[in-house]
Amino acid sequence: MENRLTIYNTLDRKKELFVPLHSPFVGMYVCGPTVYGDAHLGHARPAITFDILFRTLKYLGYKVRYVRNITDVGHLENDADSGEDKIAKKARLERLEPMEVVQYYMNRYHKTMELLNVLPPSIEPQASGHIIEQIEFIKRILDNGWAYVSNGSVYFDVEKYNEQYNYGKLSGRNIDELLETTRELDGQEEKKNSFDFALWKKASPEHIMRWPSPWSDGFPGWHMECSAMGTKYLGEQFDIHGGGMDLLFPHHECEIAQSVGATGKECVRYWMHNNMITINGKKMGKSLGNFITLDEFFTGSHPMLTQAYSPMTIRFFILQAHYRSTVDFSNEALMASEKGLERLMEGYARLLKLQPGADANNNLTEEIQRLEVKCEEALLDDLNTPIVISYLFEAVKTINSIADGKATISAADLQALKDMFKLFVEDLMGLQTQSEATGGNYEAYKKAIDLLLEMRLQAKANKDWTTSDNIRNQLTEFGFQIKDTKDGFEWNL
RNA sequence: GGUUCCUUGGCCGAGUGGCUAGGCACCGGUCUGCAAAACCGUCUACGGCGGUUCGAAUCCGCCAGGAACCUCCA
Repeated sequence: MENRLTIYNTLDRKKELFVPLHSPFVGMYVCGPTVYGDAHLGHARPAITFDILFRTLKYLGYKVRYVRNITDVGHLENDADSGEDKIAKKARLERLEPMEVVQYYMNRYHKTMELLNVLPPSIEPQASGHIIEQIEFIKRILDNGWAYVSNGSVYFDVEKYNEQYNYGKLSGRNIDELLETTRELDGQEEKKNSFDFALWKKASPEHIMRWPSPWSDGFPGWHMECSAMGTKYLGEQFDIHGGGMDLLFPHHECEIAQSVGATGKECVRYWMHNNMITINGKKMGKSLGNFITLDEFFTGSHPMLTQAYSPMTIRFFILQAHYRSTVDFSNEALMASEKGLERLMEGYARLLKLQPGADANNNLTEEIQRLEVKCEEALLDDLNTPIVISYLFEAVKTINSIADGKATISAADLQALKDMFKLFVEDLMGLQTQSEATGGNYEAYKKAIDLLLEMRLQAKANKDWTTSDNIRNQLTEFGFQIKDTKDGFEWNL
């Protein structure tokens, strides 16, 4: 296996050639959602970013096991180590069983991801289904002396750990700073130091989600699930761990400490972090309450939205920025993406209908090869999807000029161009054509529209403008867009 | 306050020492029964000040503005 992918590793803050631990196998873990509400635009970023990585790794021939967890326990409402479990709170408010809340939002999350054409991960473990593994993991850390029990809870001893290892190596922090800057929180008296984090938390009497353990009836700390489940499914050391930049500290830092504490080894070779989506320059997030859910985007049902945006528009919008840059939401930007995507996909549709012509004396063969190489280079250069897209637009220009009769294309070149679009647009960028997005009954429906437009063409030939405009206006009203071409018509919904 | 990062044309957004990315919008033209699309053309920017260099949007310093993290967050 030839290693050709370069990725930016947060650990040393530079791009590195990706070399798997056990080629051709690649283990990849990404922090998934906490299922206590609908997914918002921010959640689409890591899902799509690491979907591109998943697709790229498979394209390169690796055998990828992609684990993306569902957090359904252990996330606390207010303070790090006290307060009410988010799932339990929601359950109390809606008078539901906690697992009912989890199932409901998990189903909705899956539906949304499917609409965004995000491939399902290989394994999607739930934290609540891995309590035993988490308890065993905590035991190992305790046995190795990196944690202590206090009043039924177990805390990681950061100061002791830091004497031998480096707590803060991922986030670039050091514990002296942390001592000065960590806020005083409730329940801190149980801990030796304010920066110690909970591995296991004793449940207060009103806490519903609880499990027995050697230390107390309680629940695992938030950072525990990823360590335990990552280790279970990918081994003590695996290749890639991804997630949002906001998880860098403390979550991922704690994961490193936990795995070193339990196994003596660092769990992850390459840490990857996607940047945030902002709204009015501020991070879109649950806590700020400034989020717009993906469903709201799809239906346009949010006061800040001037229209609905299709799942593919959202996907394209995200892919038009590099994953390590912030990207600012605005209707203007989204509308520009919508138009751009339309241009790209119409170009693709035209390409599929193109007829080969004389092998003209143009340099199409070299041009197509060049674009293909450039697209691949950009993708393998730390997933530079905006550059991939820019080359695809160059190809669209070529397609349009052929469709316009300004150039001809040989059968071999046409096939090469079709293969290139199939590979980059569909397989790697995961942008769906209309027939895919609309599903099975598309063919019959397509024929019906075609028939109508054939009739309009007849009317036009007879200079019956009333009939032809009538058909066009009616279809437009139903949401279709009709375009006349040199020798016929094009349409889309 | 600490740490890290960012500032590109009307808007979005790549690039990171020399070779006008790309998309959207605008304007002009070709085509067209009309409209749309397509095609051709126009607009050509890198927060400010200094430094390094033959050459800087790209490297260094200072200043200004903004963000993320330091508390749950994708």
